[in-house]
Amino acid sequence: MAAFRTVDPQSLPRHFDPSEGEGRWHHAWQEAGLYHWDENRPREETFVVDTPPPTASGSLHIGHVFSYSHTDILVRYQRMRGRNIYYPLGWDDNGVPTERRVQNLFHVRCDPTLPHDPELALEPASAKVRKKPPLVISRKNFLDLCAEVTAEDEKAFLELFAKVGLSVDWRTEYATIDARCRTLAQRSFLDLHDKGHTYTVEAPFMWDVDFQMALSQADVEDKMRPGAYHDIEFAVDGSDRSFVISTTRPELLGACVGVTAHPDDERFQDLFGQTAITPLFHAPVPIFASDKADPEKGTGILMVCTFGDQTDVEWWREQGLALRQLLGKNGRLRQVTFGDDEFPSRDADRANAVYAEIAGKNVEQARKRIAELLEDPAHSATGNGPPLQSPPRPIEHAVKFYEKGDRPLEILPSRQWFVRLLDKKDALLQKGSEIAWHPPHMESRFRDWTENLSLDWCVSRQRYFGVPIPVWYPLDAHGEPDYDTAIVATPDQMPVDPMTDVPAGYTEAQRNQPGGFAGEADIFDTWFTSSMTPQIGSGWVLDPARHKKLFPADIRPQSHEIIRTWAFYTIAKAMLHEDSVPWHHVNISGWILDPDRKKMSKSLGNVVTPLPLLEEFSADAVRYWAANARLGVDTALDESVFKIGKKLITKLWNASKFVLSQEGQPGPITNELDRAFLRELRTHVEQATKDAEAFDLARTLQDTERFFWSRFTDTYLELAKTRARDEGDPAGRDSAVTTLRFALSVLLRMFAPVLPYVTEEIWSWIYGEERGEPFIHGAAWPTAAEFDQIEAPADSGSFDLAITALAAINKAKADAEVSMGREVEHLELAGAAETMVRIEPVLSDVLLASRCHGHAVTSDDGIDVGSFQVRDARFAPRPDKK
RNA sequence: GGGCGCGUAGCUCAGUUGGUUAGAGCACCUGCCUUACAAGCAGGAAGUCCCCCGUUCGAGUCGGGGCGCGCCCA
Repeated sequence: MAAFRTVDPQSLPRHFDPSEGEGRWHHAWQEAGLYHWDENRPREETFVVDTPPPTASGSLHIGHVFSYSHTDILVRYQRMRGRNIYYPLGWDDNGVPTERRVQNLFHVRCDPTLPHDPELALEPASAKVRKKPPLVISRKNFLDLCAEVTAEDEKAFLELFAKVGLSVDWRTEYATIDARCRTLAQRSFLDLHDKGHTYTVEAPFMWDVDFQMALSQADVEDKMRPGAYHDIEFAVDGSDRSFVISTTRPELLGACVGVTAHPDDERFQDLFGQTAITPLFHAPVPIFASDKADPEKGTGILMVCTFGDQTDVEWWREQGLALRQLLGKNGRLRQVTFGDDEFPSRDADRANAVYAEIAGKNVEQARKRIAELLEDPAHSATGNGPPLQSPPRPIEHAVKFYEKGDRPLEILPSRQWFVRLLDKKDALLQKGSEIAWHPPHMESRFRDWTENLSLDWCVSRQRYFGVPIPVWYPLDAHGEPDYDTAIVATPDQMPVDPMTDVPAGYTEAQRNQPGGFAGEADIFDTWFTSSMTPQIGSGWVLDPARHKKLFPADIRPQSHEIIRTWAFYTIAKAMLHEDSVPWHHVNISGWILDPDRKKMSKSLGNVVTPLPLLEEFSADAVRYWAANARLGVDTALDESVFKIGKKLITKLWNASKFVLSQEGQPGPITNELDRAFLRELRTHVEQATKDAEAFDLARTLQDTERFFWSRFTDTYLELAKTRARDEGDPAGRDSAVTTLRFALSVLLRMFAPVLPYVTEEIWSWIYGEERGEPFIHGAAWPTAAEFDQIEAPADSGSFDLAITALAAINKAKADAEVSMGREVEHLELAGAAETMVRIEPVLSDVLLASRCHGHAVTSDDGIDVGSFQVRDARFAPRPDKK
């Protein structure tokens, strides 16, 4: 048999050079099409990933690299298991973040009523331009700028992902704003509409006054903000009786449409059914009982406004109260007149005089002024003195904000499109339970969110950059739209923009004309499109054959804070469209916290960007760091882990250099030590594979690393290295070299998903050709079957025993403060009689490894079974330095 | 206020159905240039497993209560 081909260690670089190797291998893998999904292979062999499309605006932070690495490690493992991988990558460029960047970068605002200017060419705004008011441009011009900005960001993101070594099939690249995704989102709407899951209604809804758009429950978060209770006296109509309400929203006094207290509250029994008169505006409003009023809160009796909060909306509906909308969509108080049917008043002149002071003001300004006016006894409804009973009492309370907004949300009536979900909670929960969540407790986040959902999904947004809602409305003879007979675009029209495209049966000339039609100006919520990422990959209605092969996906990787949005909506869509789960598994990555365990955020200024880390420590080392974190566990950023990764890479490099430079021939593995070692390796392969199959790649890595370091380089390799060079024992040498090379090939493959570059580099020296597997990432993950030809050791504990004996001799050397390489002239190895019998088959390797030239063995049953004592060690003199 | 998670060596973290003396790496201390590797090797020191109560022959692990931290939601 031919001798092993070997490497010349002198000709190899001292270390792996990632700055050169990463780019080289990236290109080699691309050229070989290693990441390509093969559409001809059957579904059972396929592993489909539903990759998160990152928001392509701004910059990535280290948390992205962390979670995308987790996915890639899993994917590379599955690829080595022989699966046909579908691993796409897209960009979520819809929505507010992009619009904001464009507005800031070019200092522009969008006005959809303006005509398109094809000549418009803008540069990023200079400081001088920024001092002027923003340039107002058409919708199409605005969208062009959005596309321009996202394209640049996507390029930078893509380069970073390539550097990290993500093994995505780059042919699949998509953007949620591209024509295909727009079509799919609009087809989704059509399907939901046909199935009766959508509706449009004008209703009070959460509204951001800066963005001037409606929001869904998932977009909203509570923030603690200072506020103040204002105690204000109301009169009771036709009575001397009065009462004091407590409110944090005095500026809405003019929008008061009722007063309520708890039905069991003794203090107010006489008031229910009476009419109250508000101060300042002298408006008559009904007093009613409601068990939603909390007797403990404030004074126990409160005013109902249209609309101060969500409970006001409920009272308004249940009691059939009047609608007095004071606040405009821009967040300022509208011009209204008291004394008419909409805003009744017992003293219209005074009311209008007061209102004139606050009309046009924003909420904060109005609140301040109203508080001042309430101190004037002239405005009292009772004649008892100032309506404000005492100076406002400051409190800290939760206020609802749009997650990207700076001012509190208001509740305003507006027309919106909804997807009906509240009637499907049980079915959604059922779907959630059919999915395997990793770690399992993350399912409870989905469950909690779904159970507590209180609003249908508002899918319309008053924005520009996004997928248009594909509907038109017929206009009646007065030019008023009929929302109940919305015209939905047909599939052949999609992607459609109802603001420029025309519905069937109409002409452009009829746009916005009585008897004609009007296009829907709103776009979809970003999640409406990104909740379809599995269908975007599969093609869904656009490619049913492909869809069948790629849907449902196998795995959805994502982080935990968007379980309530991305995971939730994706599950909802798959259920509504096809009564299916969107994927079989969800992998939840934890978060990267800063070293003080604080969440990274721009406002705290503690965001860490990945590029410097990748350059300092290499992609492999960064991936090693990511791979060490278990799923779902938040991890503090600790650079020492990168260093450990770097050490591991160097160790792999050096050990491989040694192993692959040993000369010998493929031979039968005859030696007891070799067999015992390989038996351990086999056990490790089985366990590590079991963990990987359970998505616990972190454990696979940790155990493989431990095995590599403490069972291979520090021990087996040391024990076998002298024999591997022993020309006087060809059989023993071939057994050792064959074992070393086989073991290294197994370990390299087990590290390959985590450390793709250095393992590929090493693989290419010898193994690629020798094994006929040119790339390690196309090679087979090791299995127990590969060990079947290797005979079992006579004693499964003999490897362990050899290590123990070597350690005992090493300790003697350490105690004597001599080097591990010091020759030993003679020593006595003592152990229990049973131990000494068992050590015999591997003793020669132990003595060779410890450079022991003379020895005696002693049975001493006073020593614990399995351990050794080294006695009378005599070391050779230290050789002269050359 | 509710849900979920976390609390183990100075630091970052393992610790599987309860089972000898609780582990790793980093940092620290002592040696050692040894024919793959000083980005290394050998040896060493270091813990009230957050606290209390309980179940058990036995608790880091299970149950109850409390404290602290994080995220999500009211």
